[in-house]
Amino acid sequence: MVRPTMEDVALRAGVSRALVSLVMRNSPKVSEARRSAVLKAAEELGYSPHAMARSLASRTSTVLGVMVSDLHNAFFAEVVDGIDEVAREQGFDIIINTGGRSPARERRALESLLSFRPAGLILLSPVVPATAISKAAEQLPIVLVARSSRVSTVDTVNDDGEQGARLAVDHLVSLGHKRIAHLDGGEGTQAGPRRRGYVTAMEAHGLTPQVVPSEYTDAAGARAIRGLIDDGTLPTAILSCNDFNAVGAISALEDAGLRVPQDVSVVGYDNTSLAALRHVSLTTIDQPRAEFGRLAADALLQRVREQRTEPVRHLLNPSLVVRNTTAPPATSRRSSGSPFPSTAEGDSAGSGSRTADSRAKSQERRSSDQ
Amino acid sequence: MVRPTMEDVALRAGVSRALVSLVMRNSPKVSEARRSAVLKAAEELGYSPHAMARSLASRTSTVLGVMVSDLHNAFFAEVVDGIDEVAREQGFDIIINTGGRSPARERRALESLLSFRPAGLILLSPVVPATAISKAAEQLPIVLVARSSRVSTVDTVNDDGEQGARLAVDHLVSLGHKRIAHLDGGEGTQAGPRRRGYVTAMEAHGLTPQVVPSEYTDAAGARAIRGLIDDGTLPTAILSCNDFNAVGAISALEDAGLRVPQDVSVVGYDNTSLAALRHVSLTTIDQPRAEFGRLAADALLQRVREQRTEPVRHLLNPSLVVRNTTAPPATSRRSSGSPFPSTAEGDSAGSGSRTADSRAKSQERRSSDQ
DNA sequence: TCTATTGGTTGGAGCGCTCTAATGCTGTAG
DNA sequence: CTACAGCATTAGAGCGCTCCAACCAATAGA
Repeated sequence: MVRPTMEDVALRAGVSRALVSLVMRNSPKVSEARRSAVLKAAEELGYSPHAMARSLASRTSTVLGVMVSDLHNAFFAEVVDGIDEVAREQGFDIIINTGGRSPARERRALESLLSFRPAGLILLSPVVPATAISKAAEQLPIVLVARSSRVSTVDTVNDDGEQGARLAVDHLVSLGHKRIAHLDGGEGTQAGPRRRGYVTAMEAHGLTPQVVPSEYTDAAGARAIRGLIDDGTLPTAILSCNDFNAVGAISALEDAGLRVPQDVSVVGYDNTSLAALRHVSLTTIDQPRAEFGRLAADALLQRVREQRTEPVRHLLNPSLVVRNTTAPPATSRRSSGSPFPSTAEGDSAGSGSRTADSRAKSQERRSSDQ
Repeated sequence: MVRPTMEDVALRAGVSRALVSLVMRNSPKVSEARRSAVLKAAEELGYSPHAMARSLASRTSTVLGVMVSDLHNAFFAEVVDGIDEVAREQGFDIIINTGGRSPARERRALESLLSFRPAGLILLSPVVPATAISKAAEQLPIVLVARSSRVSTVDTVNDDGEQGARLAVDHLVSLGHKRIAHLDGGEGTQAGPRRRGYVTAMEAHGLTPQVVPSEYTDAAGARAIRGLIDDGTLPTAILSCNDFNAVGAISALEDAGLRVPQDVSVVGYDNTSLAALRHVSLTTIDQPRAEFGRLAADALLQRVREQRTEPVRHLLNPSLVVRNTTAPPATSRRSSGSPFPSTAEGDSAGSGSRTADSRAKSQERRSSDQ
């Protein structure tokens, strides 16, 4: 249970501790003979450098801290993949901590990450107050992903939520929809731009926006739909604030005997793996997640190594992925809803024909039902 | 960009560095006057202790390392929740790293975690070779979750995969199924027990096991089903190695024009959030995930604090969650498949009637189709 | 009054490493 | 033969902290 130290290696190789240190950081100013002797000794002892002692002594760190606001959301896993890729290329390690979407727990996670004095921090969709972030930014470089900031010491990587919402609205309008509601993400990060984009796009088309309060969850989506049905204000198309919300909305619609997409079209946001499942086959807005991670890591490393000080604001273009939850609206004559579901396919792998198929079935059943 | 040190706090509070140290570790042997003076100074300077220096000096660590083999899988998120809960209670922090299911990357993640000299390590379903694990176990306590080990220095927390598979088979048999295939998890961790449990249970019922090679993925499940259809060996029920595999299997079945559960019943394994979605509503085997995490953290902390040396082997009982992908098999007369899908509901929240509904529809459509 | 005792406080060594400046050693030029 | 590079190597200080032993009142016991 006790790891060998540099001293042990030095002793065994018959050199000084400093020389071992040079070899470990593969300095060029070491003779081949000594280098191999040291390497051999290290190997025999199973020595590997103590990262903390190293970083303490060098007053630098080769660690990037990553705070994932919600481990349950696969969205972040792909961002982490992108971060990891770049970090590894550049010889940095990452350590992750999670806040479980609770500000208190997230704050703790932040403290914990900070206590390791990493070279920098990447926060994925943090929910802590902005002040906590700018306070941390006084101590080390910070990059925010999926959350914006005006602080000049922090960089941000976001998708253009306004544009994403606009893509969705344009798609629905081109299918012939006029009444399109937005299930709003409320306080959720990025909910603002999406809502703005939706409103702007609706108005650009000369349509009346209908913003329905909701949240980034399955249950909230279902609840919002039930509310609309009860109010008698259900439109022909729904733009959800994210995929989870959309799936909840679809469930509630179908529970109410409505067909998706024949009676109501639904568009999600995020293109999570959930949306791609054939079973769900959700039309949605895709964000380049791994690219988020890569850009975030790049931005951070630029601050760390090149001492950049001007803030970077990446705003990536989202794209529309058409699957099987959107179709032209039913005409006013009830029995003859549009017979052809959308079959355009926006992503290469994944969603097959199953859902379209089952929708066709559900349509038939309904017409025989009433 | 420079954090204050203990020295700074001591200076400002007019005490020695050692006293500040005592206050930071809230030692009882400090007078109230001094304590509050130090706390005030620390507050004013925005001081927080340097975890690495602390652990270097004390030769102990209050950090638990967690290696998550796959961040994309929400299964692990819940285990981490459990770990975090216990760790936090006991004053430990956790740092996470991920291996992305690649042995090479996982090895690197392990090295990285090790370089922080944490008090112990919890590995969630690791894919590195056993030798790598036992080597690491010489340096610090290790707990394995969802992977077994014979090494006496490592503890393990698993579900009883044999029992889980047996529950699934019993359920299917009780519905009247006789031909039940198992889509096998191959090399995947825990695939062995599940396969054994399946085979044993089948034989106990006097039935012939049919083990089909597959993997823990969506795509693999679909592929396996297509193979069975091509061979003409498709049974009336499928027990998948996990939920992802099951969802892939369902897609492939429905692509082939078969109805779930009327033509074929499908049971998953893991009860992921995916399974609970109304859209999917998968009958599956639930594992107490948060409990896995809690037990793992407990076991680790026992080794760390109480110097326990005898290995602990937790084997938790899984449970069956019946949703809407299982039903009695169709009788031989093709047109009159069992008309009633299972409606038993194993979990309180979540899956509603939508899926059962759409299955009913799909059945109708099929009878009118051919 | 003197010695123990106790509770509070402090100096200093040291954790495993890096980094600077200094050292020893060769080889070449003056 | 001395001088001086130029290179490989090393001693030693120090990173921010903990921990031990020593210290210093202030009180208690004799």
